[in-house]
Amino acid sequence: MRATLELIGERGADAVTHRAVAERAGVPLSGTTYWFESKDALLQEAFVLAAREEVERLERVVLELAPRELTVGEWADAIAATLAHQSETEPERHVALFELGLESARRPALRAEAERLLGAHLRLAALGARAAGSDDPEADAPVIVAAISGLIFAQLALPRQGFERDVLRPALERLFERLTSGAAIRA
Amino acid sequence: MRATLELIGERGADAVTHRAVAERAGVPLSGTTYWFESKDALLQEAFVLAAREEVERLERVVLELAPRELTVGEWADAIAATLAHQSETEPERHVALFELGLESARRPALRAEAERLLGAHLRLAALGARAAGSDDPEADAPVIVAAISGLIFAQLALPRQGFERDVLRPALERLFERLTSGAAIRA
DNA sequence: CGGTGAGTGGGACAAATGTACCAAGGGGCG
DNA sequence: CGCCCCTTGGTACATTTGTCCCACTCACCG
Repeated sequence: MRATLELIGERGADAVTHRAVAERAGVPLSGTTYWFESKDALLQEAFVLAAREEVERLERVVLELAPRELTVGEWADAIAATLAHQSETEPERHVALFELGLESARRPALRAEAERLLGAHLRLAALGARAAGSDDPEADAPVIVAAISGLIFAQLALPRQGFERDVLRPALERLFERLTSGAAIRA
Repeated sequence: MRATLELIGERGADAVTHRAVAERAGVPLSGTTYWFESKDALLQEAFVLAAREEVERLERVVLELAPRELTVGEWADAIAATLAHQSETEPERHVALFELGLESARRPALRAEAERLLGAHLRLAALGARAAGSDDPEADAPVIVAAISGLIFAQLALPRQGFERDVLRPALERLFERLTSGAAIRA
């Protein structure tokens, strides 16, 4: 399954063949057909794995940051650093997650997983928004989730030097600053 | 090329075969190999077509809305309605554009087109932000673009009834309201 | 210790697929 | 009109790919 995810990231979803996966995983061809009923099942389980791991990882990060009473700038720093680190160490992960999203529109079996992933994103974003001083975390969460995934997508599509410093961090800080400034207005 | 885009949207990028495209387009098999040097070339040109049409369409919408001095709520309405309309009438278009983004990381030939698309998005978002009263349109544009593409992605992955009313519009209004409220603070 | 069953390794095969080839059409230009 | 070339329609073929099958290993359990 991990070999499958790597292939999706490096060469696209249609580079995922039994043979390519088996070779990368270092198992004979029949290994992939023995463990997975079909190629579709393999793809599906790989997506599910990626989604679950992502949820776990996010929970670790947010649950560690939330109690710390960070400023919005520190939140932006921390999230930008985490995302940038992920993009460098395993760029295929986010590619696979986006492909998961696109596939879930076509495969009912993946919808549940995509739903779980989006739900976790929203929950964690609301938690972070509350910790950062938002006056309406439930309203901010969808905006934050959308913006972050949009930023990740932009970096995947057009990888560039200095993305974290020049784009990711300023955008996140601007967003967080503005979302949390509502309290000041209404006060 | 249009048949190719439809196939990408409906059955995924690896459903794009010469035969499937030819059948859908109503031409013989050799029609696809005659006009396109290879399957990759066909995919590439289809992506380019989708991107160019999207830029044109966006320019029409934004250039029509910008001079009207809309409130942020009206901006949110207009954009939400446009996006919802697109999702309904040709859902495969956005799927194809996301696939274009993911592919552009792998195909240098697509990078230029992805760049053009992102550039147009940023330019138009900055224009809209300025028209809506942002005090720093250049800083807001990346946030707006990321948030909108993230929202589109969420709807593609998990199509749901009432998305426009329940998610898209509230999220856009919240975002716009907060981004443009900065002027009030600093004033 | 013998058997048994999960897992491995290698190969086979039919279907799908990319691509090349060729014969025929048909409209525009001399 | 007659020629030519762009285009069409159909077919052929080598390769790739999904899937299946079977002989074999070997750790575990009675």
